[in-house]
Amino acid sequence: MSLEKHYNPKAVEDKWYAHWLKHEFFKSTPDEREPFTIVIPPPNVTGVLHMGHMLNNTLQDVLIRKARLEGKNACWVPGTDHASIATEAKVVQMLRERKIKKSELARDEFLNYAWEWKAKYGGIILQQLKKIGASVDWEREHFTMDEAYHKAVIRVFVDLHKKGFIYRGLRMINWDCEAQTALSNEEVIYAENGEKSFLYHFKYRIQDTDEHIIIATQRPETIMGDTAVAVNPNDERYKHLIGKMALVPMINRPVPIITDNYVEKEFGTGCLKVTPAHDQNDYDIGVRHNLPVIDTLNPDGTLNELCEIPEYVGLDRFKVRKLVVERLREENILVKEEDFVTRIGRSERTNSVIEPRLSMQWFIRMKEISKRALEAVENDEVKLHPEKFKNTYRHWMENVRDWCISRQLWWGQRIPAWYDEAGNVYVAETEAEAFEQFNKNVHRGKSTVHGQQSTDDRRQTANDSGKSTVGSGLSAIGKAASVASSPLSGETERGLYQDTDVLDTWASSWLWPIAVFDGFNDRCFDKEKGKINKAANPELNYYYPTQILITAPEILFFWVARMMIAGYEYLDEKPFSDVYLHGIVRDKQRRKMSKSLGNSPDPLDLIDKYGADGVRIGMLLSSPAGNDLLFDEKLCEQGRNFCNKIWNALRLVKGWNISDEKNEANTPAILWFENRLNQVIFQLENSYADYRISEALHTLYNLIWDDFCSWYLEMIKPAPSNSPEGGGRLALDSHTYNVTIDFFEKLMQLAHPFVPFISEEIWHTLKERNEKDCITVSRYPQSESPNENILKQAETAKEIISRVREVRAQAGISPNEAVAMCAITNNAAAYDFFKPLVTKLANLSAFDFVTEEADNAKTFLVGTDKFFLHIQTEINPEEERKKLTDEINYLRGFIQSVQKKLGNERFVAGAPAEVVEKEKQKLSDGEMKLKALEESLEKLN
RNA sequence: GGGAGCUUAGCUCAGUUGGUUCAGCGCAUCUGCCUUACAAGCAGAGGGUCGGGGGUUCGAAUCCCUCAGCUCCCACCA
Repeated sequence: MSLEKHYNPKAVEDKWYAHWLKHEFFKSTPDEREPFTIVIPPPNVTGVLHMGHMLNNTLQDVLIRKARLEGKNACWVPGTDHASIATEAKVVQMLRERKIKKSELARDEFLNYAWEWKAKYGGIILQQLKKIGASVDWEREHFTMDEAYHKAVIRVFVDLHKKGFIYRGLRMINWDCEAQTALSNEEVIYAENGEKSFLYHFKYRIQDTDEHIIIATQRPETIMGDTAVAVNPNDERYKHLIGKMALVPMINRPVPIITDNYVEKEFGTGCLKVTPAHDQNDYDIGVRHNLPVIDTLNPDGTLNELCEIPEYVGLDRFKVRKLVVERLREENILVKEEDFVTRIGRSERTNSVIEPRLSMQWFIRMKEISKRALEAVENDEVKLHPEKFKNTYRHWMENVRDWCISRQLWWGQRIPAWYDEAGNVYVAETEAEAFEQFNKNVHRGKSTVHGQQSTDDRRQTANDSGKSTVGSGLSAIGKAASVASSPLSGETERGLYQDTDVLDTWASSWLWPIAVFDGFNDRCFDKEKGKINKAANPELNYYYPTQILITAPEILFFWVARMMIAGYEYLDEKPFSDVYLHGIVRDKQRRKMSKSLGNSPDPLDLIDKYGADGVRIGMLLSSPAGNDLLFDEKLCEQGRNFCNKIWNALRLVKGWNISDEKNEANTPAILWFENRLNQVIFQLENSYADYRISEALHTLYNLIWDDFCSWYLEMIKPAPSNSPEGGGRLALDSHTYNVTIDFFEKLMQLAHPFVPFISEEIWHTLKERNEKDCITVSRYPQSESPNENILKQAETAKEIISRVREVRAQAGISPNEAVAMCAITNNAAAYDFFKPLVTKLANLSAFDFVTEEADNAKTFLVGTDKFFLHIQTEINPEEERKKLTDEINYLRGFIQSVQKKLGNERFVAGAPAEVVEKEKQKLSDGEMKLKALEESLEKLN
């Protein structure tokens, strides 16, 4: 057999992936075996494989392959997320290229284009997963907008509404005036150091007096929406004005001067103009003080008639700002204008300044429903790795806010709520059911808003008050909201109008671990109880709860916490037992990888260059759980080199002739490696148990490179002189050969989770095998407890060899030149076993035990035994003496400190017996060593 | 502003209940080698007193306090 000098990944990777698929090794169906299940964090359907995916999926593949090797029923469920925002943006972009405007399309038409886009470009990422070796069960692919999945999401909305967890309420949202849509917080970007702006100080006259109060604002155009002026209750400067009315400039609206702790005395003038319609904090103050809300802005960012100044109506807010400033300057109302750095938000897409805007949105009330999810992490029912995230998690869950689940988009699950002309709401899974509710309602002659019983209390008060407060302001807001979420724009033939909003993407992906096993189907979902009967669904029953979730900490709250909430709500059971949170992939300068920076390599390019296995190793070499991964292409190179090392070990072993001659010389090597292997298998298990994947890889890396290649193979390598015949190839006895093949197989099995491709290739090269006999479905090696004595002796042998090499290197003696060595020890028998190996690897011409110090030799100590190397170099007595003296001095200090410790009664009394014993041992070893060194020194003198 | 965490060789990081076989791995550096598995390699070496200071303890990188620097999450000043 002739093998290439370098491992060539391209020649094997696609071959084996296809082979694995052909034999359905990744396919899972419930059986009597123990399940090991992972659901993939579904990438956006728009996604293209990036380094974060590479890391995330490699980790999952490692664990799933490990479980498969252990004989568990490994099931890794793939799929994609419909990703409302991202996908809708892609579709809009596609339409733009075709010169079609979204605003000109009907909802259905737009959705047709969206599905067209999805069919054409969606899910590329899943195909890419094959390249990295991901062993997912392709028959289980899911999409969060599949028909069944869609049903599940709607069903959950209706159920939670019924249970009172879902309500409609007002919310300040980020409004993009240019795109005329609401944006999530993630889509709003803030300039790192803020933006330059001005802080204007304006005089507001106090009604019926000559006094005035000065407020500071950076948004003069909102003055017409003012409904109060607020000061801090402890601000002595303004105490006398509290309760009086101030007049809003230009329109002379009287507004109360109120106190609120939110106002900071030190900022600006200490007086705040309150505009509840256009600022979150102002809105909160408005709620606390029952203030009216006057929304003076149109959705496109121009002013409306509520601003009360006709010449401003229809003008852009920034134009109005200028006009207001000019006018108030002329009127001497502007008293100061100072530079100011503001943290203003801009739309990620249009770059237009975001306007806070009130609108009606759907919410999930979180406090109650999230309780068990909090407890689960607290009591380790669900373990987070690394544990530090427990704190973050607790903090978030204890201060959890209600979840706004409506989005002003078209792509996604449309909210199953219908409105009648009177504005009543009917929440139901289908329009027919909603219509039924509507009919009942009409017969009862009720005009209350159906479903409004779950509106939250604060807002309920505002709503019912009927006074000219925030409550009545709602009518104005209502108009605004109808633009933001326009519930009345989708009439149906029955006279009901479905809500036009869709659900937040997370409101579908939080059901992922349940929905991928069809957990909400009619057979197992009990509508009355709002619970899932697991027993009625064999798949769910078998696979749920899953074992581990692997994801990034960024979505701990968005997704992980919510999956737990859903799990407990519907199954009274956690969705997974462990959560492995890996870091973010960054570049060497710790910058996040991003397209715009251009610092993100394409994983497929890397695979092309270094092989999938090489890149997998590169990703995992430096990625302990929870830490960010500072990616460096060199790591992939290291991974590739490792694969090459394995490959060449194969070449070496397969290059030997096999002789039938018996050879006992290799027995010690075999025995040692057997035990070493057992030891490492044990260590690996510990690393896996704690999900220290990176540590496991390092352990394995060292086992293969150092122990197997550098030591074991060198130990058994036939010496050139022993091979007179065989066409130049060296001969190995068949027993050693077979054992070595066996070792190699085991090593490949240990390595398989990390390097699936090369391990499979080698598995089939080591032996002739049936095509179904693949390493992928083989059984992981079992470990027996290692013989510590043998391991210890081997370590001593290795140390001697290293010391000989060191002395050689220092003296400039070639490794090819055999040298003689003798040693003084009181336990020569302990060397019997490994003596031949030392002789071979240290290239000794002789290795004898003596009782007298040798003359003219290089000396070194291993333990308390003394070794003499006879080399043909001048021994410099001066140098030797210095070396010995240094060592002696160090040792004396060491002995002294140990003696001091042992002389300390409190230590002897206080420390555990074994620690004291250890110290005593150290002392006696040290003393013996000292004695040996002193003898050598004496001899030299 | 609230919360969490980090600071160990040039770089990235280990160091699990405090005990000089814990001061380590890998990369990088230096030295010598193209030794018929591998130069994508082999053999060997140097390098830190564990951010600063204080304390607890017989004993601290490991516990406590404090100062300094950095990171992340949440909320955000008109």
